[in-house]
Amino acid sequence: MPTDPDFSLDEVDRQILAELQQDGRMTNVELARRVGLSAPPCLRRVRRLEEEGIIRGYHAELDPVALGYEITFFALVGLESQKEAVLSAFEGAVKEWPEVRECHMIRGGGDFLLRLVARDTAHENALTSRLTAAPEVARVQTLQTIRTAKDAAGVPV
Amino acid sequence: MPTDPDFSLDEVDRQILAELQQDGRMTNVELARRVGLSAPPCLRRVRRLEEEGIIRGYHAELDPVALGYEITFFALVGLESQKEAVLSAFEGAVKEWPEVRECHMIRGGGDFLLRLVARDTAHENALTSRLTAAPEVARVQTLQTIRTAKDAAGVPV
DNA sequence: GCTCGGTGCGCAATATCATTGCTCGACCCG
DNA sequence: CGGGTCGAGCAATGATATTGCGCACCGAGC
Repeated sequence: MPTDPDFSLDEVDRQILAELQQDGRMTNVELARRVGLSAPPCLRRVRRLEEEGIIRGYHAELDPVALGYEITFFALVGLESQKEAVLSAFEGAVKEWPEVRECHMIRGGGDFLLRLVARDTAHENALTSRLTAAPEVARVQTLQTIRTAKDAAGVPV
Repeated sequence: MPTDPDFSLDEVDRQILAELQQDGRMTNVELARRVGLSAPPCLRRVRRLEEEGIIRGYHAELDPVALGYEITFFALVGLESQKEAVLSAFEGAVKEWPEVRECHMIRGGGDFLLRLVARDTAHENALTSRLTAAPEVARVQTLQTIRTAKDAAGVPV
């Protein structure tokens, strides 16, 4: 079990998680200062959180536009079958597409919600067509993102 | 201008971005080694990428379940009006809800796609009810996440 | 009331890292 | 061919991460 629904998180742990979720590159010295600990026990707590899988990793957040991805959109994809083999095949296929950033199965059936990025509208259309043309895909509804009011990673702490 | 659709990114820059997107806490020494630079110029490039807003920040990725959030779901929300004041009011309201992690306006009209987290199904139901009861909300369709095949943050580099 | 573990903190020392100033070579333009 | 710019590497310094150790606190059992 990578993660226990364990209650081994005290107030200091939660504060550490909140700080690192907001700024994952904070130095341990600064983190320790903020949570009111000295550096060594603070670092030991961070290591423990990492080892227990509560902290899964650290990531730089990049600007999609600067990297040439002007468009973020979602796609609701319905498959023709709900057989596990078909579902897995679809997941495996889109996992290989770099433009597909997230793939969530929803409602237990043959439906998926995908988040994708595209360089421009032509690229977006190509991706949508590629989805529609994929085997077993019955319908595709794209949800174009116009503007994003909130985009907080992770969870409240 | 926070971000230029600038072509000032060479191959080394892209490699730096890819590495930091994957492991945002990598030491500069290690990063330099991987991209084939010595530490100082590597650090200077990272600083430049940060200052130009191409790197927006760094975040720890936390395990929602370990923090008591068993459920992630999406909600398609339709408003009764497309007036800008109504849209903004809705955005402003859900921005204050900690369980709402993302809020995207879609299709330019009165529709939003939200990503939410909930502690359990009761909590999820309460959130859905709260959405439905919000002013100007015409309809709410929840998309429960059954399983996630891919969840890559950011963009391909 | 007292002792025995167990747990978790702070201190101090050392290895590692980040950061700065400087020099040097490659390249471009006149 | 000479001045200018850009970016890399080297070396030195300050800051940080990391480890080992001793001490205080807390609960259980006698």
